[in-house]
Amino acid sequence: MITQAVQDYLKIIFKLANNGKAVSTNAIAEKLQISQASVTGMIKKLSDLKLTTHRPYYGVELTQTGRKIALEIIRHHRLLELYLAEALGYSWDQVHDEAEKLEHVISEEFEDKMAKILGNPKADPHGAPIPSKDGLIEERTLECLSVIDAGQKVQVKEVSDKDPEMLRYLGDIGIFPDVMIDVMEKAPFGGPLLIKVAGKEYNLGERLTDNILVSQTPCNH
Amino acid sequence: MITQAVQDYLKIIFKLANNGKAVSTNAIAEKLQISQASVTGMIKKLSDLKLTTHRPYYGVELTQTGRKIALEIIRHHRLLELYLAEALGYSWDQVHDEAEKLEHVISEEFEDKMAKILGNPKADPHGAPIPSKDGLIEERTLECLSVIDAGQKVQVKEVSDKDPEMLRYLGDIGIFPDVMIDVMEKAPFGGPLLIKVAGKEYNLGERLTDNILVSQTPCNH
DNA sequence: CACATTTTTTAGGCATCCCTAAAAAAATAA
DNA sequence: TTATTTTTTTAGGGATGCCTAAAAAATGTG
Repeated sequence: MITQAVQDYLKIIFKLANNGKAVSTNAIAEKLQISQASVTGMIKKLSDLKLTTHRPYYGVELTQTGRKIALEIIRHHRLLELYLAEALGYSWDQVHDEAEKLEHVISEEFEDKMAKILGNPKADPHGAPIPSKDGLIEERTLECLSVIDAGQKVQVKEVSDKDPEMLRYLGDIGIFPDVMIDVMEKAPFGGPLLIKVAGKEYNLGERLTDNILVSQTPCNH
Repeated sequence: MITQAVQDYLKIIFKLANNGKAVSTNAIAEKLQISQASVTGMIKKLSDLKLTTHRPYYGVELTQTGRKIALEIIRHHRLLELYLAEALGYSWDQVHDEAEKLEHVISEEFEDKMAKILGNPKADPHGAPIPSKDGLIEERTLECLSVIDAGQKVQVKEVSDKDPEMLRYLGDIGIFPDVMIDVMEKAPFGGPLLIKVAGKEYNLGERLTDNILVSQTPCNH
């Protein structure tokens, strides 16, 4: 049975794997805020279901089937985020929590209707790519704003959807996907970044700049 | 903890109670398609939570709190049904199943946004009244079409949302809330009813006419 | 009234998904 | 190499929400 817990595990594993690397049970426990033992138990179950493969002391990987399910849930989540924002007037800091609950219960029907109404969108309100119906997802190599050097001009591609407070602040200072940022100064030892957005300057700490993904070649989509 | 199961029980009890009558555990088991023993266990829990009162061998009743929660879930359900139909283009036979899942997970926020977009509607697509935000629900005394005598003219007020196939058929022959029906003939012993809708005649069996609620005084809303 | 039937209860069980505690294995450091 | 720390596993447990089987209470019938 593909329970909600199973779906959450698959989603987390997919996200942690990045380019198909093996994921430690520990990292999963950390992300889900549960004990390592619980993860071990669940991974065993997932592997019985042929959704993951597990090499002890090495890590977990998704099978073809597991990956498919993970991508479907992610598609649900990101379509929902965009739908909530566009159709129901949610602000971009509110959509994540609601989508997190809805993603597990909506039907294919619901998914299709949203996709149609939204015109088969490619990205959610935070810039994250929406997997296609048949399980393909755009592969991108983005960098954290925190690693960009002074003097560079970059384009915002994606911001984390997890922290509503952070999103409200980013919204306030005009940081959204596609916006251009000038990195003016970079304090050493992980110090704040002085940036310029739409003519105004701001100092951003590392907790923020770690959650802003940018590309140096502005227009590659 | 108000789990989904708790919500489903409260909803069923509210619906079975009708005007505040006590509900037998058996009736609940029947509706939920689970064993009587399971119901007994759950009712004990609900009563511990002060959501119901239970007099053994007599029945279950909702407390003030229990009733409030039941009505909130019903509000969710009916708003969702209307929203799915209006905003997402669902046909009226598809909305029930989807709403059944979503009703448990949407937030107050979501509820409010739907209500606003829909203009604080009073009834769902099947004619069932939507409880207000503060837990009030329109009380109506409707009759099943199956008990109406030949020669009467009645107005459809509500149809059951449970059976998609039935709804499709009703839609095909033009039976919706507010539509007027002429009862032409009534075969004895629960036989079919010959009715006229929009100029056309149809024979409807008891399984159908039991699920159509009508009023003899057309305009009382 | 006594018997049979129906309804409800109690008792015991199972699967899921989480937990803690302690043992075992691997990685790291001296 | 040996000791220490970290990671993973095994073992055992608890809550939830369902089940079946059988006992007990209420109801219906001649």
